[in-house]
Amino acid sequence: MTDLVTRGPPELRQLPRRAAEIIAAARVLLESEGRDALTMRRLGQVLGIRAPSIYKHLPGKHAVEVALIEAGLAEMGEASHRAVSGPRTRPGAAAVAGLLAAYRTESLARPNLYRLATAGPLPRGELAPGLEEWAGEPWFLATGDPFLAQAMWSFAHGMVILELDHRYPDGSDLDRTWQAGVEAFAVAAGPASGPGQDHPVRFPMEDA
Amino acid sequence: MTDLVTRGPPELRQLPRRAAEIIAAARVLLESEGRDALTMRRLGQVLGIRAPSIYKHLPGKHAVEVALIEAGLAEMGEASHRAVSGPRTRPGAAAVAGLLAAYRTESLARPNLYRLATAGPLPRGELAPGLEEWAGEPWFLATGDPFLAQAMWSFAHGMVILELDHRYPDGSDLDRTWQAGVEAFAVAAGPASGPGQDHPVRFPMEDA
DNA sequence: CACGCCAGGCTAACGTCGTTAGCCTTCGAA
DNA sequence: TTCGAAGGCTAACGACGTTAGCCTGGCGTG
Repeated sequence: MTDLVTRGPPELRQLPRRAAEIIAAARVLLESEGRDALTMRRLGQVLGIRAPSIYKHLPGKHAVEVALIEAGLAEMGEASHRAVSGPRTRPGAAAVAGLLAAYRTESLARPNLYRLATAGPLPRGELAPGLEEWAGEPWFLATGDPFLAQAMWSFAHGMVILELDHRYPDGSDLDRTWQAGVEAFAVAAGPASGPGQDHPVRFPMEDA
Repeated sequence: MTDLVTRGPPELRQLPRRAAEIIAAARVLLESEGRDALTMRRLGQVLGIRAPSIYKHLPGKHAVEVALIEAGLAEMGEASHRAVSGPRTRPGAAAVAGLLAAYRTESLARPNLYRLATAGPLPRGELAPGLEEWAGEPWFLATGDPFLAQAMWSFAHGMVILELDHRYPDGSDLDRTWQAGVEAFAVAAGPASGPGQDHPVRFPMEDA
């Protein structure tokens, strides 16, 4: 299990120079103006070319989205791995709290990319092999149980996506809602066994 | 609190006959062929008329979607209320388990309507007043705590939407994943029948 | 009965989208 | 010097939501 932690992320196939530039522009466009702004014509405009010219470098809009989804998964995976890769992190309440805090912070830092990467159908066959599994590993590392891991990830994704879509009533104290979820899953993941302590765990959401 | 249970759903404004027929056709189309099939031309075709004729009855596609979202929220709300409206249901593990089971069943029974109603931005101002809050009440009734209620709803929505989008690895045993979540929240909501304790009673989704 | 109104259909068309076909220019290698 | 490929371009297609404007049938009123 520990070897999972040290295994790096699967390498994303790298694109030709111009294609990579297009993806980079697409990301800026997506994050700054939202999903609806990500059109081929608008993307071309940002790059100083016309929409059909993009097809000289990429097979279509779908390919742009796949590349962005890969970037999103990779970055969320990196942050999650970082959160559970302390020197001797073990499954338990502390790991759960740390992972959930990191997941929330990272996803809210790139809301449109997160939504693109995690909402709607996943083009599994077109993703870098192993990427999806790698991005999911930290949840198992934090809980030590595959079902609790999936349940906790579902909670985290639900919280993030509902927040991004402004689904909570105005004025909701989402810090406290996260806290409630953290406590529920921390208890389920067993008592504190974070680095160096085996004592009542406080659940600090806001230190990440 | 009990009066909340017995209070019925807010009445949905009812549409003129032909408009209601259009919405009904839209629902069938959405559920049977998916979201992408819900176009004005396709909808007209199902009804035996041309797309522009729909505008004689409804102001646009947005209005169709709003009506469908209302229907989805109302049905999910009804099922959720039913799940927590036992003769003397009280917050606690049993209520939590029952509500989560009902939520899963009902949402998976109308996957496309559920997705339309709960993913993406909510046209709050255009919904029947009180509908959203009413649909959220059961979560508070099951937990007795507004934050735990929101957290648990987030978990349930995350599970459903990830399942609908085929986001779990093939072969995942989602029954067991649900079970893991149910246990975590059941514990958090207190033992099998959380007694009528001294909670400050606040509403679930609408607190300030 | 004759008239006019209007509900509820229709076609044509606009501007958007992703995408394809085909042309032209530039530039490096043979 | 020539040639081919890389990488731009315009024109255009079919789908989308939507608008403008026309037409027809039935009903209420004079």
